[in-house]
Amino acid sequence: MGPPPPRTDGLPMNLEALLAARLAPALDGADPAVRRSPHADYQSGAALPLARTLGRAPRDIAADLVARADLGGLATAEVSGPGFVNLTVADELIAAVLTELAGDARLGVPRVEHPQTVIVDYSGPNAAKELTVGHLRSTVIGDAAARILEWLGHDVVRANHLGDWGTSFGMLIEYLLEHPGGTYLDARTLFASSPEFQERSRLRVVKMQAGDEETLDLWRKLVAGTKDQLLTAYQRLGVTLTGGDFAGESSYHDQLAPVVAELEAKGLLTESDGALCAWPAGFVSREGGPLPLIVRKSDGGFGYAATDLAALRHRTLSVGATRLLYVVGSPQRTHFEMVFAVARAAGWLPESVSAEHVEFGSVLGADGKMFRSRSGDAVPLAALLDEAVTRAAVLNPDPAVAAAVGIGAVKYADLGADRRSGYVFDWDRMLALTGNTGPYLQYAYARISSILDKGGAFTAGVTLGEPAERALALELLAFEPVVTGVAQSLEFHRLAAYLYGLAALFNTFHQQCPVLRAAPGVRESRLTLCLVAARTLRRGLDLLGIASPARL
RNA sequence: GCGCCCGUAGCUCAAUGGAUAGAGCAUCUGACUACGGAUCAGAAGGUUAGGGGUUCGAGUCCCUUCGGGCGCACCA
Repeated sequence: MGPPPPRTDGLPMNLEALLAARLAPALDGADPAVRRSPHADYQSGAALPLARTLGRAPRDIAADLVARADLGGLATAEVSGPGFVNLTVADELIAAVLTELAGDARLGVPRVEHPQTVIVDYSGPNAAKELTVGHLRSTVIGDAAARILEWLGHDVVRANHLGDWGTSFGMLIEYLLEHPGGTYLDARTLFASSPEFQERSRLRVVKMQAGDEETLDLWRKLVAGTKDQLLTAYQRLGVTLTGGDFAGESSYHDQLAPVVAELEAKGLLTESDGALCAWPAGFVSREGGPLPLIVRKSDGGFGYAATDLAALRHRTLSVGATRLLYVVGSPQRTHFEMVFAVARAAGWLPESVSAEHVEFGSVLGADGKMFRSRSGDAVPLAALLDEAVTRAAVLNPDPAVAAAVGIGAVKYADLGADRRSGYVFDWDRMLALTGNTGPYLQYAYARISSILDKGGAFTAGVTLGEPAERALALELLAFEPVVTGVAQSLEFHRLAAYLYGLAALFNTFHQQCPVLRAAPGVRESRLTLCLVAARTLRRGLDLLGIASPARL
């Protein structure tokens, strides 16, 4: 037995917060700026920004900080470089916190004290069309957002803003009435070539929205069928959207007129070319004049701006949401900026509520352009997943494993890079067994699982000897700030990068430190490291919506 | 035309205004017949598109040139 473990005083089980708390009293309120560092375990960059305000040399300030801070034996500190304070954490502290972590089902990540009601608007396919690769990103990113916020204890409302009320739907219904058994693609082809059909489709939308029974009958059947198909696809994708999460455009239909009336009463609307428009400041049209947000079209119909405003108003005023997330592609940036601006002006979006456009770039083909099939059409998501599973089956023919690996690879590729940039869809890279990929992480998890199975029961407890043990332990303690940060920024690639780094450190540890055949004591300690590593990988992948099979 | 985003190693990508710009792939060297080798260790690879500026400090902020993507009134 080593010395008694240092007290962590009930502080969060992450060293960043612990060290910051210890440095803070010596900083008179300045940010301790504790970060991981390539030059030490952690660093404090507090002295550098203080140099100007205090008019002293940064290294002097840093030296002062080292002298004044009471680190209580938790870490040693020394001035380094231009004025950083390098912090080296005591092995006993790392061991103690990790042991504590092994007994904590939440891996040191507490539930938030003040849960928010967060609405995550994602997936939002058009009910008249098939789910395609174009919906992949919104669905996968939005689901990750819902998962991580929910796990942190927020009240998450998933909103699947189904396109079930617009032009394309009128087009499909009209076509089916004229050509029973026809397809959406046929309808679109005719729509593109026939002005007469376009007009009939437009009238069909009017009939539908006016409550025509024949039209609504068909509409209900179509939407019900589509919902079934979507739920099947979501289930296969491992997406948590359920039937209760559908909040299609049609559900806001009766709110559109009141929304427009309210905007008008507030003096926010002006008629222009027959359309009712809001004119939020700062938006410029092609001609250089102000750019309108059209809430009612010149033909009296409502566009998607009206629907978005109605949904937003409902979400803040009726549901009481305090954070609104719209997981929609980057091209709609201006649209959401305008909608948010108008909603603020209308009083539907108070300062206490945040509205965020969680934007993302496109999935690209090898040619760098929008990912499409050889024939130039959008790739159906089902076909994409089929291919993913088929390719993964080469690695392991077990259907459940192939599904987990193939679909996991697709999702990880989507979440592993900064969502704002597009990425090139590349089977070989996403299914690669090495590098920052889903299969690499799943393999690491399966290896650990195997060791834990063979290890049998043991009493958790950690003592650190080898550098690889220490490096792994230190990384395991950094889970909490990563999760907390990602819940705010929704930059899932940071969680992915953390998990990849963790898996790599585990593999190094695994290579250098025998577990099962280690001496008694050391064996239990290493099994504890394996246990926490396995749970962290599994939880992290789960937050991304990726399965972690125990065997591959 | 106006606006937004982007340009980092051969390729794909990282880097809250902070130290010597980091990974993976590919290339080259190695690893006790391996608790799962789908692994690990190491080498090599850079004028961060070009040019100015702000700052103690710039891949990051500002200006500008070039190159690419997207958006800009009744589709959603």
